[in-house]
Formats: sequence, C-alpha cells, structure tokens
Amino acid sequence: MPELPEVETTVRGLRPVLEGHRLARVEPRRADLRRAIPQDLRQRMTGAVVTGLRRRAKYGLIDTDRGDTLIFHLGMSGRWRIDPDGIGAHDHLLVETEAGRLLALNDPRRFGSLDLVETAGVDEWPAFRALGPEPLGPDFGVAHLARMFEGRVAPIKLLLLDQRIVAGLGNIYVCEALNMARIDPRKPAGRIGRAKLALLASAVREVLAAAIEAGGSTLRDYARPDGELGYFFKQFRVYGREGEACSCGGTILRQVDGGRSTFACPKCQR
DNA sequence: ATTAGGCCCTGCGCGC
DNA sequence: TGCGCGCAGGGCCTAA
Repeated sequence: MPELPEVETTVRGLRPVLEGHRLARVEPRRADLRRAIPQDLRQRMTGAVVTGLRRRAKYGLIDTDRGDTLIFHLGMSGRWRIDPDGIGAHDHLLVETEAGRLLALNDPRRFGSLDLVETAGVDEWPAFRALGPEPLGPDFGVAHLARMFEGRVAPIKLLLLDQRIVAGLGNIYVCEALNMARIDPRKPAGRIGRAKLALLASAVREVLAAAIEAGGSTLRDYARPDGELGYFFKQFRVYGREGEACSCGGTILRQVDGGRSTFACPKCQR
C-alpha cells in the first residue's frame, strides 16, 4: 500500500534496525525488479555502516558511510519484512546487520525498484530531478497548485497523480483529499477557484499527516514478519466505499479515470 | 505540449 | 473444489 505515508512509515520502521548499524550481508535474490538491480550492490553495501534513512516522494533512501545511497521504491506490492520467519519466494533483497537483525524486501508484483547512487548527487538523480515539491514541505500550498494548474484542462485528479506536480500522492490519498475539499475529480484543474485550491492543499496535508500518524501507531504490527502495513484504511472517507454513504449523505460512486478507480461523492464534490 | 492507453507482474476475492 | 475474470496502493513508454 505504498503511497507517501506508507513509505514514511516504512522508513521510520527501518530506522531503529539500520541506523548506525554495519551491514554484514546484502544479498539480492534476483537480477531485476521493474528494472535491473545494480550488479555491484552487494559489494558496495556489504560492510558499510548505515548513517541515515530518509524519504523522497514514494522512494526510501538508505545512506551509508561509503558515500552511497540505496534507493528503494515499493511499487504496488512492496514492503520490508523485519526478522522474517523464513525466506519467501518474493523476498528479493536480504539485508542483515552485524547485530543480527534481518530485513527482507518483499515485492510479489515486482513493480518496485532498487538503485544505488552517490549520496552527493542524489538530488540530481534523474527520477528525483523531475519531482514536484513534497506535499508536507514548505514549497507546497495553494500558490503552487494555482501556478501548476493555470490553463490546464486535464481533470484535477490526473494532475494530482502526476509526481512532477506534487510528489508522493497516489490513488487513495488523491481520492480522499478531493472528497475532503469537495472537488469533482473530473473538473478541469484550471477552472478551480483559489478558495477551493486552498481547501485542497490543506486537505492533502491533513490526510497525509493523519495516515502517517495511523501508520506510526501500528509500527509494532508492521514489524511482524507477516504484518501488514498501516491501518489508515479504516478511516477512508471514500476509497473502496462504493455504494456507501458519504459524510454529506450522498452515495459514493466508483468510476474509472485514466484506467484507475476513482471514488467520489457526486452530491458534495462539484 | 498534453493526454490516453497499454504494459510490466502476482495474488486475491468473487461468481459460476 | 476448481476455474476464469476483474481488480489492486505505481510508473514508464508509445502514439495520437
């Protein structure tokens, strides 16, 4: 379930296991995920000390004292298993610390990725250079949205999913934020007034912060080898709730936009 | 320059 | 019980 809050939760869960620890074993179990896994990953990571973990958009970053940064993306189905009870078919990377903790990057669909780049140049990494601002950072707000949406006729939902405009939103939280701000997902982005955009910017920050909070509260579950990630889904307003009642009393509809499900309330989202 | 659509891959839940 | 179908949190590529 990896959108921004899930990756943030993952990074926070990995931090106590990895930060400050030397890696005794780094072992890819296959040659590729979405794309090839760097062939020198094992050699460059084994013996290194992890100096820190961070997140950028939906990517997790693991910095080492050798000046390298391991960048992981969880795709649709990726997650890290902590001290797993055995190695499974979809555990594609094993990481073991000198302290004896074992991590397994598990990703059945293999839409995720692993890359190793020099820490000093990480901001210039091609996938990062094109990213828009962090939605929880200082550069995101109504002014940014207004600037990016000006003159655009594409549905606002599709633009919010564009990582070049805002980095880290996915299908769930876009649906949630649009419902909170009472905006029709199909409305042309450039025709949405500034007051609505202000509501939207606030909704984006609010829903992400709440989801991180919920994920943080379930780190114990996350850390179990068979654990699932986060339980914010219990708080979804519209996502996955087709036919149920919106908080306004309307009935939530599911429609398909750009090949992906959109959940929205036709009564209050206009 | 945008945007629509297809594709990558596996697993799960549903209806028959 | 078994099988086929649709669907899934993402991102990248092509073609119009």
